[in-house]
Amino acid sequence: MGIKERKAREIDQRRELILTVAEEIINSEGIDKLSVRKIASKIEYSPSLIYHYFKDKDEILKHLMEKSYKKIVGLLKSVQTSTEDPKDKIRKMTHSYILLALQMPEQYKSIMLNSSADILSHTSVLFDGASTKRQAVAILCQCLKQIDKYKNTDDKHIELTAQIIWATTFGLIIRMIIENGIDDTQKNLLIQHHIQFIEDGIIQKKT
Amino acid sequence: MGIKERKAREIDQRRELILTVAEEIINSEGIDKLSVRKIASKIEYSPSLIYHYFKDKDEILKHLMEKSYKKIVGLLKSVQTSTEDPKDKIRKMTHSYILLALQMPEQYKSIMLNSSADILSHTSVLFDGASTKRQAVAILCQCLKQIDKYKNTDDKHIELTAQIIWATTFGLIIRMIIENGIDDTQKNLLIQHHIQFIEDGIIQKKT
Amino acid sequence: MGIKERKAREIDQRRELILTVAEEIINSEGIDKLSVRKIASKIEYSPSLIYHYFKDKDEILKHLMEKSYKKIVGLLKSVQTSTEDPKDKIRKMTHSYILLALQMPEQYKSIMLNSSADILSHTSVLFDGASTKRQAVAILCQCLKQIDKYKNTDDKHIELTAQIIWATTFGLIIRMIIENGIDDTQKNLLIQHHIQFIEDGIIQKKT
Amino acid sequence: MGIKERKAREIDQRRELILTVAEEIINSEGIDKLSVRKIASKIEYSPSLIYHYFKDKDEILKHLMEKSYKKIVGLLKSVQTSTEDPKDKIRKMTHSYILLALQMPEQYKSIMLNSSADILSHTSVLFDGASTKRQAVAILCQCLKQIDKYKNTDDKHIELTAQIIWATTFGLIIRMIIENGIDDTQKNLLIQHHIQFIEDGIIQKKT
DNA sequence: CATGAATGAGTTTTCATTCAT
DNA sequence: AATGAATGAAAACTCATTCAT
Repeated sequence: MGIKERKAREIDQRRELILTVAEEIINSEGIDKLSVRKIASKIEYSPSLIYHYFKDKDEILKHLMEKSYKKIVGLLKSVQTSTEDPKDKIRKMTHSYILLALQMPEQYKSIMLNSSADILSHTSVLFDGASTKRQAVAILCQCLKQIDKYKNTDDKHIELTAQIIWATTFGLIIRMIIENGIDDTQKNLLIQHHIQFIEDGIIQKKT
Repeated sequence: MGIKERKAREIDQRRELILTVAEEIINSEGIDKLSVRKIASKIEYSPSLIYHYFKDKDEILKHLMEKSYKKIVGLLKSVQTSTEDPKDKIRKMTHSYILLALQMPEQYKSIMLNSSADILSHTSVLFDGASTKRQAVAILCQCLKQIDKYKNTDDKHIELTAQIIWATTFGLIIRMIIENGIDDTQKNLLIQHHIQFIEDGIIQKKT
Repeated sequence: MGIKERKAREIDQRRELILTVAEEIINSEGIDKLSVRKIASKIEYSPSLIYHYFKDKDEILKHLMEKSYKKIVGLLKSVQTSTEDPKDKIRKMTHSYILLALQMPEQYKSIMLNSSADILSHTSVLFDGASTKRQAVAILCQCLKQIDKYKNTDDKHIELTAQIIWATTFGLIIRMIIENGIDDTQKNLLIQHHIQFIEDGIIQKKT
Repeated sequence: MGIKERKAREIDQRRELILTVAEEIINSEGIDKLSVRKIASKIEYSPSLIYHYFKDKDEILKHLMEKSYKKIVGLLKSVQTSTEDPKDKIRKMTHSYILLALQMPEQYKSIMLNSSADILSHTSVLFDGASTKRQAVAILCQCLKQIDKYKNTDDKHIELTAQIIWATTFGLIIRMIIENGIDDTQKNLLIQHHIQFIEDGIIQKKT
């Protein structure tokens, strides 16, 4: 049975290769310049071969998105348990999240700026009720609830706060990606400042 | 010489018409559905005529971006003089800016998410020194400076604050555009909340 | 205005040329071997040019079918008024119809063997009620009704008779086309025989 | 040698399986949707395996046609011996033949409308001399000869009559297949009518 | 025996662009 | 000034076929 396994692995490797190459193209030319031909010519095979491994271009895109999506969602999970103090938690999570996102800029962009219904069903966070349907917002809400000032705040308000934190952090990340070439010290200053801003917003909150 | 002038004016009008139509297409179908043919058919001329007025599609795009950019920057100017209180000014400017941006979603996206050097030379705001080179940041800085708490804050700090305000506002706008279908009340709540957040961040600020 | 007209004529000529070439291909290779590329290469132009004159392949096909259809329907009309005696009329019409059909074999085939709903909506004759909806059947029915033996025959019966005359004549034509290479004397014998057969069938009829 | 024989039988079984599956595809999707891939996926083997059993697609087609041809000719044989009265025989044979043909519409069409020389060498019936070379015509001629009225008719005349019977029956079948959706009562009426027509033609015959 | 890998030719279609008129 | 003709390159995809294993 070793043969079958090896074959299976080889197939997976091929698929992986195709996805990797596709990612590279997206990273260098943008997602709408991705074409089956380009993938093929980059791996130096004929375009038709691609169809051995993927049903069609959409399937490639789907895998690509899934892969990226998992990576991005994974970001949050990887930092969430480090500390107890809720404010600290938000601070640290946000910080880590930004840094990780910046390490996979094109993927972050292609997922988070994607407006296909499919992707949005995972990535949208601004709708009423996101605190129960989106992990990221949920986690933020949990933290906020543990902060004294929010004890008596109603859930909707907390949700909105979480949404704003998320959306604004997203904004900073996207701009840092797009305005590429910002040096690291400036980046760090911006990140520090943004986190400080969030903190101030949170502490201040009364209602 | 009157004839020459008239001709020149007519040419300008044509160019303007082409750009306007292109804008319409972008706003209704997105920038990557823009094609020379579509423009031509919309002005009811042949595609080839377009090439009398623009060297190629890229040139159209370039002009388009410039135009949109001016429009977007114009947004800020159009609201800036309504009030005296600096905090109020920031609040109102931000509010108006968001509303105006939401009225031209595709254009806003195509400019503000564009990463060509050409466009970025107008739209980047996160670099060190943006307060002197970018109107938007400059205006924000001016306002911040007038706020008591910022009297003794150094310029770099103020610039960073302005940059964060800008980038986060940008984030909220982009998400509201991308996650399309958010209803107006939810949009308004988010906007209110965001503005409140900025205010809290500003007031809180102690150096 | 002479220029416009000339241009218009030239366009029509081009369209006509494309259609003619398409017909040739169909005639020599069959309808499902027809491709835009083939048309293009036969007129020695690039495939894209075809799209100047026709929206897509379907439009070409549609024109082709329409053209042939009109020709075929025209066949009947061109013979229908030669004589008064109804039996004679059927005899002569059938004869002429067969001869004319044999002069445009591939077109006859592509229309009469076409099973697209669009075409069938013109060419189907076997349904209940065809005598009011299809000219060919209608004419045959009219003739039959004038024959003494059919005076007291109900309409449905007459319709069926007409349908059989039509369907069997169709069968003979198609086979003569498909079994190509039958010499003219044999063809004539077959046609004579078929017509005789119809006549015998009609005369015999009692019920 | 037992092994060799078994092998040979197995090979034949495979070939048979492939042909059967191909037939199924033709009957459900039409002959020009038949593809090697489809056959392969239906027998759950890889496309390449097909090439162990057949040189290429054309060979499959050739075998297929032959098989179908035999089936169609078989149709006639299967009914020919049921009765003694020649008129009755023609009536019954024609009836059964039509019904059987309608049960394999796509196959019938692909054989009987096929104009490749190869197929035609089996299916053509209109040539002078068909009564000795084509079973179907031969059988019809035999029957006709047994009918009193044809006792003194020369062979050529009888052949022509048989050819017309065959060709017109073919016409009715093809039209019933092509104009699909004709309901069963209408179909039966048409068939009855056609058979009656033949009978009338035959009885009438004097010469 | 059986298969996956690989290809090349073909399919329709869209588009930016050039050029002669 | 304006246009139709014309093209070449690119897009996604399908299919029959070959070959090494």
